[in-house]
Amino acid sequence: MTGKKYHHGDLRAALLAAAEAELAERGVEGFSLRSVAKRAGVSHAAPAHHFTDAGGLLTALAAEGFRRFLDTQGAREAQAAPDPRAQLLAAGLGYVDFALARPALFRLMFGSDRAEFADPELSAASEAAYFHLVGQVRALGGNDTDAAAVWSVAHGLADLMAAGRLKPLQALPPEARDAAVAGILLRSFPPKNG
Amino acid sequence: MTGKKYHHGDLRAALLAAAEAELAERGVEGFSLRSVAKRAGVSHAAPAHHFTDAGGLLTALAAEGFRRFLDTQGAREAQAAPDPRAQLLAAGLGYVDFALARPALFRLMFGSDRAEFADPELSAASEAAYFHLVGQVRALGGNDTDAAAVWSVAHGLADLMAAGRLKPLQALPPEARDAAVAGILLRSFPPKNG
DNA sequence: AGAAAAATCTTTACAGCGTCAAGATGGGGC
DNA sequence: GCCCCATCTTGACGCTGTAAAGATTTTTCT
Repeated sequence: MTGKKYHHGDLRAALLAAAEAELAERGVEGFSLRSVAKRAGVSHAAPAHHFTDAGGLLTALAAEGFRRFLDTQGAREAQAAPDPRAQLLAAGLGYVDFALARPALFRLMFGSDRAEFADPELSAASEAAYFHLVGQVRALGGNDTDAAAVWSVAHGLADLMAAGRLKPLQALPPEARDAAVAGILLRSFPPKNG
Repeated sequence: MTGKKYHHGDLRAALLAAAEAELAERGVEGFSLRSVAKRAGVSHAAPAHHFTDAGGLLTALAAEGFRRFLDTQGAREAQAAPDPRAQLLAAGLGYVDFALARPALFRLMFGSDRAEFADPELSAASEAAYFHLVGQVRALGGNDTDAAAVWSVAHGLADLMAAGRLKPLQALPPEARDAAVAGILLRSFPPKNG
């Protein structure tokens, strides 16, 4: 019975999908709620019944983004050696992967005020991503400063590359690019203790 | 004398100042051209005669931002030792200083599509900041990868702190904060070649 | 079953936005 | 002194988000 339920079907999911497409095409700053409604084939006021307002929709989308963010890191981690160092490195590469694959969503999650981080769902998703990083750093014997260092390089690389400001790095073929990014990430890892 | 003149006198400068205040108060995403005009005490269509549209005003503001960005770094550099290593470290600290002092302007410069980087003035100002960094890295014997590494940490630290996501770091007293940031920055410096 | 209630979506309306076009104003060149 | 033109204002257009009220469908209750 999960097929065509009410007038539209599962409008909430359809709106989220439409919103993601809108975001990818027009960016955070060009995002329009009415345009999203049009994409989903409903009236412009329909979204208000599933998300209170535009901010609510973007908040839900950001939460979904953080969950996929962890998935992207997980994909890299699954291909890496099981030792803590290789796993943290994989997470860093996944961080960059995500930013390059979904730059607008990345910007919504990290460089926008439109998503409401006080929302429990978004807060939980965001913190899950943070705790994942901290756990990995701890497994390497690192402290809070180490976590800040690793997060900062990964985030800086991702943000600059998503904005297209590290062209020399992005011009490299995939494997060479990964190697260069890995080398940069490793500089900020907690120092090897004996 | 300077009361109500039909010809404002220096409206262009007044609009830039008003736009900066608007940006600081409402952020890039809440920025309104009509509100800026109101701040400057002028009709809503007046800005169009000095800047073609909202993007033009934000572009000019971003260019001004990059010049002040270099000034902020210069202030740190002037207080640092003259050796290349201390100078690059000072530039990194200045990078963070700027982001914390003017988070909305920082976001306009690095995390927005509203400023038009094809504009010659903005392009020149932006490249000047970039070349400053590259020059400092070269003076340390570093290459392009080293420049990307240093830029990434500095930018990551600045962006995350401006967004308030590195609270443990920002909670520290100023000197301790500087020391922690400096320690993180140094990890990505070009390796000392004996 | 039928009626009442709840959930979902549409329609209508309003204020604010950016921008274009046309009118008002005053300073500078002749 | 006169005219021109840069400067600024007024008015209008289509877009935006959101609130309120009506329409339609589903669920629940008896």
